[in-house]
Amino acid sequence: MSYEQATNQKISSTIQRQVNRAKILRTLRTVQPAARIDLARETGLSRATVSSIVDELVLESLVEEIGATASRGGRRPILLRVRPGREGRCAIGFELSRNNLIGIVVDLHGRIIASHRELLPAGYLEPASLVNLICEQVQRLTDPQDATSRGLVGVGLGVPGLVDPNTGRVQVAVQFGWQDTPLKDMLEESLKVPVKVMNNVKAAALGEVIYSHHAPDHSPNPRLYVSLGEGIGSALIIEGKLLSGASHTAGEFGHITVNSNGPLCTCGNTGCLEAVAGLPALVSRYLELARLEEPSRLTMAPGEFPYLTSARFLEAVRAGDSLAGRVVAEAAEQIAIALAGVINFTNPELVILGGPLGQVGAALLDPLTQALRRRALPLPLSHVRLITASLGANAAGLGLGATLISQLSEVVLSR
Amino acid sequence: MSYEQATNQKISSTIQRQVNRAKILRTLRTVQPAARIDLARETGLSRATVSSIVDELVLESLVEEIGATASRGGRRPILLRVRPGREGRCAIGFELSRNNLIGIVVDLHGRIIASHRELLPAGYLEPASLVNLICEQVQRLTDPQDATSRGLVGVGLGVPGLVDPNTGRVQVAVQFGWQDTPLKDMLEESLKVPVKVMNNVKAAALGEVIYSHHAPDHSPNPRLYVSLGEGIGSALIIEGKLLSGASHTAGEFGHITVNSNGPLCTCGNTGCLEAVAGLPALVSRYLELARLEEPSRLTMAPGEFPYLTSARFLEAVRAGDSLAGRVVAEAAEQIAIALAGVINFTNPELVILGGPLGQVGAALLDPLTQALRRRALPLPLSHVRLITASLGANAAGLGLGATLISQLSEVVLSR
DNA sequence: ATACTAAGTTTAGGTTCTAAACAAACTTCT
DNA sequence: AGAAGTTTGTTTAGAACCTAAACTTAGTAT
Repeated sequence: MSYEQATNQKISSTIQRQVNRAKILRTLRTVQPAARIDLARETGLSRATVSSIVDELVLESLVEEIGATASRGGRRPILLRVRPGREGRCAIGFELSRNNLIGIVVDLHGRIIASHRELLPAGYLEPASLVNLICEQVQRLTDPQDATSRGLVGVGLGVPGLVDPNTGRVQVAVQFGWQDTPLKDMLEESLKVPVKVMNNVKAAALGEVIYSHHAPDHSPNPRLYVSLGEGIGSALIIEGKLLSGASHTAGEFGHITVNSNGPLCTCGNTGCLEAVAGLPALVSRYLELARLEEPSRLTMAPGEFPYLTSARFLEAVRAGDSLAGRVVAEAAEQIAIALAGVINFTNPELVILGGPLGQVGAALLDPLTQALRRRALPLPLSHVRLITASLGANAAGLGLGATLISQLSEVVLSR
Repeated sequence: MSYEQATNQKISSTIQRQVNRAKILRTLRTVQPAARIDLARETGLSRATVSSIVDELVLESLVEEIGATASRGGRRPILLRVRPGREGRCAIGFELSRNNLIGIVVDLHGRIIASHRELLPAGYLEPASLVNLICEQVQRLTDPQDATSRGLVGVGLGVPGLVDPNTGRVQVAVQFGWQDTPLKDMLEESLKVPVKVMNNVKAAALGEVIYSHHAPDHSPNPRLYVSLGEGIGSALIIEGKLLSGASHTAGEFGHITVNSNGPLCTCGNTGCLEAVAGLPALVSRYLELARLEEPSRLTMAPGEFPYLTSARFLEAVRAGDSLAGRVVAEAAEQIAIALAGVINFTNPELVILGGPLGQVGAALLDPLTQALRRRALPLPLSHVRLITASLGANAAGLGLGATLISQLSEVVLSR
């Protein structure tokens, strides 16, 4: 049963009402705690309208009174806030990866109030099995015996693959062998709440951007998330919305050419960034150079070389292995070429480096920022804040959860 | 006197009304001619509401009845259309360049109903003089003796320089020596109509994109305009809106690195696209190669070389000069490197090539499309339509005019 | 106590919507 | 030709929702 049915809400309200509800909720989110009169002043609505809408919001468990505060010379104002924790409403964001299904419950303040990591059975995963798994988790996460959750706003799912975020169809997910699978529709039928399905990296980008709190959620300026790992991808967020693109592949950052005579890439082009700065390329490069280096200067025994994994390589970087550092610095130069181009072209206010390689710290950041200073135009570069991702494995779940929550305070004009 | 004052319009209407007005106008623009009942069916509004709003739109000279059409079994429907020509309302888009001020009057259908090219006096142009010039032109263009224009929707101005399109302040215009000049405010004070000031290349991009009619005006998918000339710039349009960027420099396409070891660029970086494929670079390259070539194979006499201009070079290209063609083909390869990156990254549905070099035809397009097939990812590339700009010197004026016109059927939620 | 002030609620009136009744202007059937 | 039915457009009655202003509540200041 949906929340509207469960609480006998009226389903439709006028556009006017929707806009004003959104205005009030949005304002309260940013200035809470605040009294009705504050909201009226802030939004320009009359006190009567604010009162009426706040009543509605309280009924829907979106807002609560937290008692009167000090008088300002007359009747004491009753402070309101967006209802936090399990007493309020919530959203759940899931991230599917090869072996795990991570679910994160986000309250109306955007805070994590529960989470769960489910190990996936080895072997082929049927879409229908995933739907069942998610339904189970939703049950478990929203309705524990000790508390009552007042209503699920929606459920999000991040999938490693090509997804049309509008229809929620997974067009291709190589890891699971799925093709044109209507996951959103399947989930909505089972869960009876709105469902959002999107690519997991893009969900992570949303999470990192929203929780960076570097600019208002709907800043018109682009914000870029770059994921550096085995592959190199990115996502561009403009006016708080992900750029999806004509074939839903926007953000392909790894296939920008950084050296037109460089090595052949899996995509057929030569000198793609991914071919020279993806982790496999860095590992190869490390091995190539290690043969010429004095073993004493390495943190790694030559015996390890045949089994060198990306993870082990990153460990060496963090341990201060000078050769690994050199390899990363080389990669940083290449990444800077592509990133400078994108910074010049999109003129972002924020760039977030994520993915395993994005998190190694100064070994990457120092040479990268230096190279950017040489390669990017001074004006756009001066408006960029370059930071490191901070949400780890929770990024995608948080991104989806927070997006669903913030949709409560948005109006969509149907056109 | 503003149009609202002149016609005793009421100034404010509710959000509800604005949304519905916009819906009806937008619908009529796409399905005209249409009767009230058609609009009601199309928009989902009641016939009563449609009637009431249409009455308003007729009063405002935005819509007109064009008589009854054949009966569909009962009373004959009265067809409506957006009011064309001078009987309807209009907008004017100006483009300022070094020597010219081009003004274009656009009617509600987006068609040119008048235009004027004014030669600018040599020497320094005061902002105030420009304002006067524009006011004169607006007078002349809107109120000729032979017809009455029913009201100017707004005026747009494209300026070669760095402009904040929100405030309409020209931050820098090197050609005119302006710095932080509030042109929009100055013009609005004089003209008493809404004014939009933006960069001229971006205005041209809007024009080319809107008049390409390749996708609905507000397609969510990116559309890219690239201007190839002395410099290389571009503009990205997403959901019908120009991407401006944090420092209003988004679209810098010429400073994408295409060859990290390439020649030094004016910006300080090495191997920028502009440094290898801007017209000055092509002219130099031509001269460099011409010395090694048999004169008989050239369309140009060696005596011309010292005076070779970009214009003459482009003429040679169009005349089929094989060496010039080779130089353009080389440039196309470099342009493709940058363009492939941007296509992969933004996943556009449309790429428009403009600027002098963008217009030379097959000499550029053939090698460019070939190189793109090698360098861009197949999926995003397959969604791109690559076309050539078609509006010439009118692009910026048309872009501004059409933008102002289409703002009549848009609602801006104030947030 | 009395006057003043501020916050929140109630009320009266204005817009704007929809559904339904009505009017206008046709076509079709007998 | 006249009656009946259709379709388009307008008018009307009622509902949703806004605002301004009056009113209530709950404080402070003197």
